[in-house]
Amino acid sequence: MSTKAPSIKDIAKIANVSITTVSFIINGKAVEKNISTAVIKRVEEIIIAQGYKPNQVARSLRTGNSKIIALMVEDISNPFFAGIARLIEEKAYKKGYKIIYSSTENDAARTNELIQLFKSRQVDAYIISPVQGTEKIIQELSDEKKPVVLFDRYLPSISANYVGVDHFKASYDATAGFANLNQKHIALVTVDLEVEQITDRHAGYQQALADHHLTYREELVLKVPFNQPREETIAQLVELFKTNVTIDAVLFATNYLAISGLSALRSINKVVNDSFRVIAYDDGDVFKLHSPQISAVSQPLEEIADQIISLLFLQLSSTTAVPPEKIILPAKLIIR
Amino acid sequence: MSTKAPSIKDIAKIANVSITTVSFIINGKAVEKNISTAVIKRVEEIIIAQGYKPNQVARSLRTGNSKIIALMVEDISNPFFAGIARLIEEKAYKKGYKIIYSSTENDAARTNELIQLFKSRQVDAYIISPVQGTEKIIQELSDEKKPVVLFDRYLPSISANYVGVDHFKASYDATAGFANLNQKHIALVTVDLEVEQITDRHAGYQQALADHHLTYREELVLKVPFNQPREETIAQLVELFKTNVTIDAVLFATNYLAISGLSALRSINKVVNDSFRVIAYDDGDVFKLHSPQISAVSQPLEEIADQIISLLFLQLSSTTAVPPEKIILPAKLIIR
DNA sequence: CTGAAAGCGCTTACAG
DNA sequence: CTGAAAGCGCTTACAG
Repeated sequence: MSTKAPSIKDIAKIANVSITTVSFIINGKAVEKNISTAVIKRVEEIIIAQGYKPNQVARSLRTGNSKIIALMVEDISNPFFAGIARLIEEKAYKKGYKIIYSSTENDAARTNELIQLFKSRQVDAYIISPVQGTEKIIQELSDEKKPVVLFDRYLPSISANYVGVDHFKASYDATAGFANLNQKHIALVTVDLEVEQITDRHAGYQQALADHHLTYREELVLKVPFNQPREETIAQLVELFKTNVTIDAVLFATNYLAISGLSALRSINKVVNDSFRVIAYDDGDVFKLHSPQISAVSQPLEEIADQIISLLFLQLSSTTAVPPEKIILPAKLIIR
Repeated sequence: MSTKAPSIKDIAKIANVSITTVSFIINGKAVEKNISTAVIKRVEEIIIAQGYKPNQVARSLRTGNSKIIALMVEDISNPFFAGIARLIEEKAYKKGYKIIYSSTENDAARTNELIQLFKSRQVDAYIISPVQGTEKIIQELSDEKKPVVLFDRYLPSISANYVGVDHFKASYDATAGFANLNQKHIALVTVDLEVEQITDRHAGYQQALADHHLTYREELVLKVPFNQPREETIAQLVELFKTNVTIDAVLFATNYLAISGLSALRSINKVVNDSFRVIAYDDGDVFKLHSPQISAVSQPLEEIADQIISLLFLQLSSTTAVPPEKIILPAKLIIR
């Protein structure tokens, strides 16, 4: 069938012009280069007739850029990240950029490898929810003047753009909400990662307790190991609720912990109601459709995506270095 | 900081050998080409010391391949696709391939554009959940001997590999299950797409009704427009349940329709129980945690991903044309 | 055992 | 107004 795609050389030969001329026309520099309208028209017709598409690989090799943006997140199948990815793809697409997604799986070695790979493919810019242990390579990107926007996770040692959510406040507000409803024994279920994004949620909880004259009790804070199988997490949660029967409210610091939590509660026939309240982090259908509906801390996906894209294009379009910004957006507490 | 990445030329110069020699060493052809161990060792050390990484763009331009596989799905934030994507990425990665994901948004023009773009970037292979109206370009890929595996959606006019699920049987079994439990007025909520994957679900429902001596009634089948805002879908569903109070079972033909359905039922205080049963397509946390738990048709993600990858690498590794296969996997009916 | 050279398909500074 | 030529960083057939 179709033997081989036509190259710029083929087009030039058919049109009886040089490849320079064809190149100028392809790149919209025809007018600027004073190419006659007749030639432009003829070449354009031939391009269409031959179905010529410039080889982007050759173009990348020559120009050093690729019109590709890498998006690296912990797990693309997490609804929070999938939602962000979708929004970013749409916005980038409109500006002529494509997105390559990747899951880091919270693994620094893997992330390093992936970034190496992207560099070797001339990726133009990076959007990263970073893992600890990747500070060095990310700093390198930044030093090489590659536009980088970090989001979700903050790495204090890196000077790069960051877009995130005020987790301290979100967690504070959720906990304070419990306290104002007169809950006395508020538990926190979180993950055992020492990253600001998570430790802030812990700090917010702790501060809200203090401000409402409730004592912070170690036994009411469960730190679940990251990447632990769900069954084990559920078992730990059952244990938590069984040994601390006074608990009358729980803040789950992540989406999947809340889901495990609801499973655990169901398995011990514990009902969510006025004397046992629950707030989940990151809203979703599962919380809206639960009986009763579960309150949630909702991160503003659209705003996060908007900020990321505008910071990225600010860098991409500017010739001089742009000082990095740290943008913190408020989460929304949805009480149901 | 780091000024410029070293090229093969730099390595050759430092090592005092030709770039040919360096290239052979990089590509593991050193032994085959009888390069002395001393030279190999020296060059390898220099490569590490300089942090040399071959430029993949140059390599692609020269070799015509890219070690990249495109994965095109309707919407990457749909848990079914996100799950498949995650599994495929993992498997491909182990074989040295990277995945580029894209959401087609069920838009043929967009899909065409994306495929053009991937072609111009020398993408090696394609995994596509295809949209109607893309038959021509997909057939072209296939004709150009690019490995292609279609999944989820079947396009009868294309001769390409396909991996899917037996939706007729899944839908038949679900409906028959209702009938065996003595439900008499079984509704079907589906989407108005005329694609085999969806029409099969309708046909399975219809056949099961016939086999159980239940009359097929138009008014119990709701075909929701694709891409309709969720609120409207919910309104339509409320209407369906209100005007047909005899309905005692509903099969939802997609994940998101089931979620809208549960919202609708909640809004009219209709409870799921023995006299109003529900089965959802594609399982998820939302169904497991619903009260009561919702039964579901579960597509075998892992098997689907496995089959896709093995069909793809079969083509990628074979020099001769491989006749296309159509693999149909059984879904699992999870009764709760 | 190793190297010089062509060429993949582009872009662009330079020349006329 | 248009073209010849260099060069981006590789791989590989060919030569010795």
